[in-house]
Amino acid sequence: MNSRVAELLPQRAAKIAQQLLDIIEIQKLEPGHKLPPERQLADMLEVSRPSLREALHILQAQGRVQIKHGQGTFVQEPLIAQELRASVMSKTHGLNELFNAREVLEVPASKWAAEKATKENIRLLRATLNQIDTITAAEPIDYEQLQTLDAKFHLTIVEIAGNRFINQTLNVLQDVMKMSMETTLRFPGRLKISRNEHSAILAAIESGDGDLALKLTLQHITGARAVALANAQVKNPD
Amino acid sequence: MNSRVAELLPQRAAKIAQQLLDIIEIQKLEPGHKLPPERQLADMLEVSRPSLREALHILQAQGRVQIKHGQGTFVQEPLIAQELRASVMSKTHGLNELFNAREVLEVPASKWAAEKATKENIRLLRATLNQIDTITAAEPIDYEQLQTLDAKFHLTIVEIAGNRFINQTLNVLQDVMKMSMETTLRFPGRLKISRNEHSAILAAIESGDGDLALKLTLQHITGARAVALANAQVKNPD
DNA sequence: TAACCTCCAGTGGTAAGACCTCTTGGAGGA
DNA sequence: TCCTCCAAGAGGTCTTACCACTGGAGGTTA
Repeated sequence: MNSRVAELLPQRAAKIAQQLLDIIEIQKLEPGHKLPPERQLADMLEVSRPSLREALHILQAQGRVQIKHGQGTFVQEPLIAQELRASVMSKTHGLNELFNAREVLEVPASKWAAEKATKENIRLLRATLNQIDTITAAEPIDYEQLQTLDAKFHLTIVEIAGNRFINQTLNVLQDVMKMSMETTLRFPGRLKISRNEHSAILAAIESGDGDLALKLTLQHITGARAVALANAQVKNPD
Repeated sequence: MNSRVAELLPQRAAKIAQQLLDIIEIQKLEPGHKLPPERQLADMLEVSRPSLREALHILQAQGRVQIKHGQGTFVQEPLIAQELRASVMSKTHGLNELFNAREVLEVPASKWAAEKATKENIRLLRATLNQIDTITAAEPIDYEQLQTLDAKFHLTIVEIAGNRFINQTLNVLQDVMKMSMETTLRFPGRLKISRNEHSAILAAIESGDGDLALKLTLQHITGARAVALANAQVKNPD
């Protein structure tokens, strides 16, 4: 439980939740294991049942336990951290919302970048693509680093565009997307397509062709959106 | 709040949390606004205080409220907007940058709004225009209030568009513009033109004509930009 | 008169106990 | 053997009481 989240949680319950996690870890309780009843746990830990219950709700929100009415509380296999973050974020922003925002901001910015990029800007963009290639050639692929570099490529374009407000907005948006979804580069074939599209965007910017940069950026984001949405449906088939 | 997340949160508290969010939204409670005391909120919503408290804890974990022991519970700006605001406020921005950002965000949003506006949305927009007319007819004109209502009109359109990220971004952008420049409505003839353009935009949205709404919004912002820039040159003749 | 201290009211924080709802298993009857 | 009913156990919610924190008002002292 990291310190920022802990600040946002009720102190008493957060402390009890940690105690419960310690018990699960020390006793090596497997997923599926049924914890003692709430009343008994509250006695054991010498806390009130409402406080114990709130701690269990925190653990449930973290995917560490599953509470079943009439049955009991069961240890659960921890969700992947990213899945958990995605489920928390999705209540505030849907993927389509984020991609729509990305589109309206990044597509015009790529046009402006094409109109004003310097040799130094192009060199920087190319260096970032080379870094992406280096990471891609490694085995196993460090997808987190890849996601960071991918964002860096796009944010560098936006920086070249020269609109500070949009730049700041897209920095925040990339953070939100990073929290909301796994990088689409994980999915079969996406890495190669993305690389080709990045190169084409860079070439358009280098040649000062704003309309082409715009079109290619839109195409790139549309592709990423399709993959992200397809993946989201696989994970949550309703 | 999608179904997967709902499973991770206690049902009762999650429902109450949503009710609280609805209240915050419907009453347009600003960040910093102090909510009624827990006991009063519990009475209002006809729930027990422990359930109400747990709902508030959920909202606090989401960053939507801040609970201060001994003081009360305060509405908080969504974390994304906080982050964006902090980032944006650390720099100054040129008028062209701000208007460019406004254009890329508001113009597509007006199209989306036209595609999904309800009768209630139209009623709200019309009410805002009526308020603008009331303020305009008074002597002397309260330009500060006029600026607020003008922003409200535009932000309501963006809200109808339904993209929360863009909505939060434009809320921050309007604040920045308010700090950066006087309302263009002060300038001779601008008030009448603006009013006509607002009415036309509302009519386009009401008739569901996204392309027209888009075109009129762009025209409106372009006009405001021209006035703002002309005024800036008068003020700063560099 | 200004600064400091104490007390009180309002607000959130926690607990105990009661009651409600759901689930499961066992007993009894057909 | 199958079905129904009931009781026990488990989670879910509420009511009431008490504790801890904060800020403001009033009183006292220098």
